[in-house]
Amino acid sequence: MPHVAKSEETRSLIVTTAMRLFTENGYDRTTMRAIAAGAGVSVGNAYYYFSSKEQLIQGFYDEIARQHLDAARARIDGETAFAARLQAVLLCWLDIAEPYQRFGTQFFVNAADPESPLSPFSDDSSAAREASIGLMREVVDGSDVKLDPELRDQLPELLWLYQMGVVLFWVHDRSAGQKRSRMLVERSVPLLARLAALSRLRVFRPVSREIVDLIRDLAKKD
Amino acid sequence: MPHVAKSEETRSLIVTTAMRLFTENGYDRTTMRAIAAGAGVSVGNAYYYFSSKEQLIQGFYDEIARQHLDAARARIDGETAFAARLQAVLLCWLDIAEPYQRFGTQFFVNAADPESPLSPFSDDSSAAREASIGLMREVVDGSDVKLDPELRDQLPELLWLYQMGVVLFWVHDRSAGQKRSRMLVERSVPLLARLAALSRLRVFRPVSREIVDLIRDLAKKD
DNA sequence: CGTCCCTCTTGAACACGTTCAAAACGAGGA
DNA sequence: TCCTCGTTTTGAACGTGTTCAAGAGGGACG
Repeated sequence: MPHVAKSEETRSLIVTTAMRLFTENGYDRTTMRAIAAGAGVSVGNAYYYFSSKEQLIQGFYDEIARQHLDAARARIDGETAFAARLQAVLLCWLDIAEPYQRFGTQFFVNAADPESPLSPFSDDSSAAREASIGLMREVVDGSDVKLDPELRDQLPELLWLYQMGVVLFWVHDRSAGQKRSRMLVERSVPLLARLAALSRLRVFRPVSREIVDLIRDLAKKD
Repeated sequence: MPHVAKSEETRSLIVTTAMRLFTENGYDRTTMRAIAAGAGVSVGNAYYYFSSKEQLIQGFYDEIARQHLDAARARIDGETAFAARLQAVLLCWLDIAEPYQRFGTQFFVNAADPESPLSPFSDDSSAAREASIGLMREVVDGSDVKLDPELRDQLPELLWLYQMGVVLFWVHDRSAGQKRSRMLVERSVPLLARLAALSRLRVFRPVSREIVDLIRDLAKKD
């Protein structure tokens, strides 16, 4: 098993250089030639490790997700209120992602392509997606919220979708410090929590049931 | 005022050729050189009329929107049930957009870029956006639905956002004839209608109010 | 040492979107 | 007819992401 260490070193040197240049100059203005030159390798070598420029940010995406998972777990530890837990998780994401919004935008645009392996719905992203949904499950299960059991099963996936919506808003958010995204979270989370509570009311039951069924059917063969 | 007719002719020849090639081979696999050759002009000439390849689809986008407006108005004429009107408008969009889903995907990916003039939130798209929101206003006003007056004001904009969500789903929908998108519409529209009806209940009032306020605040300076 | 083989590396070459200086065109006047 | 000037058209050239045939490096085995 030769050169494994060396190989890993080259790979990480390339991705590190790429991330530095992306944050410095933006995604579009950073060329593959500049990345290769900065890392002291040839263009072809970069392509030996990463199948495309887009692919270079996959590792970065994973890094953000990993950081978020850790930080979010620490933040919700001990907290039992559902709304507080959910809000902490989302604000935590905004904190961590803030430095990268400039080129993150370009990244998330690429991710919007259904054919791209970077799409949050793609097979290649399933590991990261499962981890995020798992975090939402922790948010629900670690809280004292009372829910229709059917809804409880689907809720983590729904919350993940909600998070994707927040990210979509964030991508378009040009306010200082992403104030608007924070406002969206701070005010929509309590709303969601109240809706979840209301869902246990008699009048609301059939609607709640249908939502759960619809989501389940849409998720089939996906 | 010389050559105006000739100029317009060249312009439309280019866009027509582009649309034909896009639908035949997809957006990515259609080169600017092929478009120019197909239209019998030089590459530079295409760029004289359209500032970029992306820009070529703006006209196409407008065309779909115009078709949808006309067809949707015809379909909701005489119908007074809110859910039926809304559903008709959305299914109508799916019908009209169906032939273009293959390259439409690429288009909507470009549109997801907040910097792009093709973004549905951009200034360049404001005319089309206003028209779409106006259609949703017709959906509401022409129906016999009873609503909190505050909600009634915001509802068209909310419904437009909902439509954008449906489009986002449609872009990722790989089922035959976009069956899944149709299912989403057919089952989520009645849900929305029931929620709107429920919103008049006492318990629901404060939640409904807060949603309206949140949307209004988020829309500020946008 | 020589030979094979697999991993890693190279950089020229390709295809594409885009730009631009120059040319062609055509109407209106001298 | 010839000149002028704005509009339209050209195609070579540039910078980009990506590919690929060729080579370098180094361990395993005879």
